[in-house]
Amino acid sequence: MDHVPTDDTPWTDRQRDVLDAVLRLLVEEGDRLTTTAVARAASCSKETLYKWFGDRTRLLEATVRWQASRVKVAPVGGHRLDRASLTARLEEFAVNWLTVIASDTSIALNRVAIGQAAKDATLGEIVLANGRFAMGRRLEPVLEAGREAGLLAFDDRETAFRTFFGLVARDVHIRLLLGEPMDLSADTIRTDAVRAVRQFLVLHGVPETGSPADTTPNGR
Amino acid sequence: MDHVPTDDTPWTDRQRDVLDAVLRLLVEEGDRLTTTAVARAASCSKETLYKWFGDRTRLLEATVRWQASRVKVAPVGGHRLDRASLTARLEEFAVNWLTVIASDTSIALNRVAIGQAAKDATLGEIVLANGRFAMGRRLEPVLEAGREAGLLAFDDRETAFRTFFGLVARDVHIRLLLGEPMDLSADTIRTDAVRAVRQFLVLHGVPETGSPADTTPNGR
DNA sequence: ACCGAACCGTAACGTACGGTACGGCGCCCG
DNA sequence: CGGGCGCCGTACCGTACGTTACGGTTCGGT
Repeated sequence: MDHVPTDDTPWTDRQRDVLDAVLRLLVEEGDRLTTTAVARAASCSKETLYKWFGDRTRLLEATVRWQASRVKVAPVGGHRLDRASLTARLEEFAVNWLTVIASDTSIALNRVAIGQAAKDATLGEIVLANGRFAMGRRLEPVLEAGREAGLLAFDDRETAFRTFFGLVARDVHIRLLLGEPMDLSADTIRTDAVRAVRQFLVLHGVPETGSPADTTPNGR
Repeated sequence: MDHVPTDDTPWTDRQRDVLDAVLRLLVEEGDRLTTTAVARAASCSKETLYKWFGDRTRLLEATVRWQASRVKVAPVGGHRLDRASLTARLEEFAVNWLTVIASDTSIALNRVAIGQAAKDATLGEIVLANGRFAMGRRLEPVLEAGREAGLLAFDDRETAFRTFFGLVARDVHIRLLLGEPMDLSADTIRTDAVRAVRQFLVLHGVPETGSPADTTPNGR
């Protein structure tokens, strides 16, 4: 009954085509998405759809997972960190994150997941695990390396990350999700990222010329 | 046909009862809400529902506006600001905001508005106008007063506000909307608010003992 | 060449829901 | 007291959609 694929060969090419079609329709029509529309867009029969994915909600789940599985960015090996490379790395993260949350795909998936969250948080969990928490897992090693290199100071890694998150995202995500058209050109994003990192370093950076003993973080 | 009420007498008591019922159902069942369920919960007939509110979407709009209309908090007159009262005021705002976005009602309304935003952003606009932007309108005078009292330094009022917003909300809103159960007890909120305000003052506060000429804001 | 499996296109079924119509009941006003 | 009006409860209608069923076609294996 369940054609749940193994981890190493998640889906066949044809099945991935279907998932891409779902993604496209999701972006275009939100959760208005009907199984009929999927079948038409993917040029496959509904019977096949149901054989492959079980039912509508599992089709959506598979789609979210499929999209998440290709956003995996470079796992960023830990070079030695100096002040400039740490700043660059943080800015890269900030740009990346803003770009992701501003993308049509991300917005569509977040909307669907949030719309369902009242009765079933499964999609929400998947989105969080591959969005917010994936970002945390990737950034926290960088913060830790920054601390060990004497460039950053913070008590709690997670709290420091959440501060960074807040400085980067601010009100952007919620405004986009609620449908406000925002200017998020590459330039705007770059500028915002630079500002966020500068602010973060004011709060958690160790001053360049200070005595090594003074590593008290600002504002906790 | 349209029974759009005037501003001074928005709805009759009976109609407000109906809107409250919608709100309750929205919290309990998300956007699964059916007109039949509303009629049953409010002990009124569907015919009356349609006569009063026109159709389902306008009923939802009226509900969002009705909820928004009672969240209006004290308009905070501008007493003279010293450092302690500014801090207290900012902390009050932060506590307030975190309490609002963590409430069942806010979460339910945001979810509905976001779920609809793909095809119709009307609800989203209303939610934004009465949430994020209402907060901005109320806080910015405080920031301005803080600047005039020589306690704060910032180039752009709006940017400073968004920084404050980010430091307060961080990832809380999106995690709640996506269905993650978070600990947001009064204590947690208080602690977070204090931290956010402390961080904001590091970025935009004017040091207590500094020379009056030094008003360069940190991190822009 | 033949068989069966997989799949496509489409039709069909059941249900849920938005919106409307109707009969009955209480209440205000003359 | 009587008539009209507003509202309740309920039945009803049309449609949209998830899900299933079925006939026809392609294709790999024997």
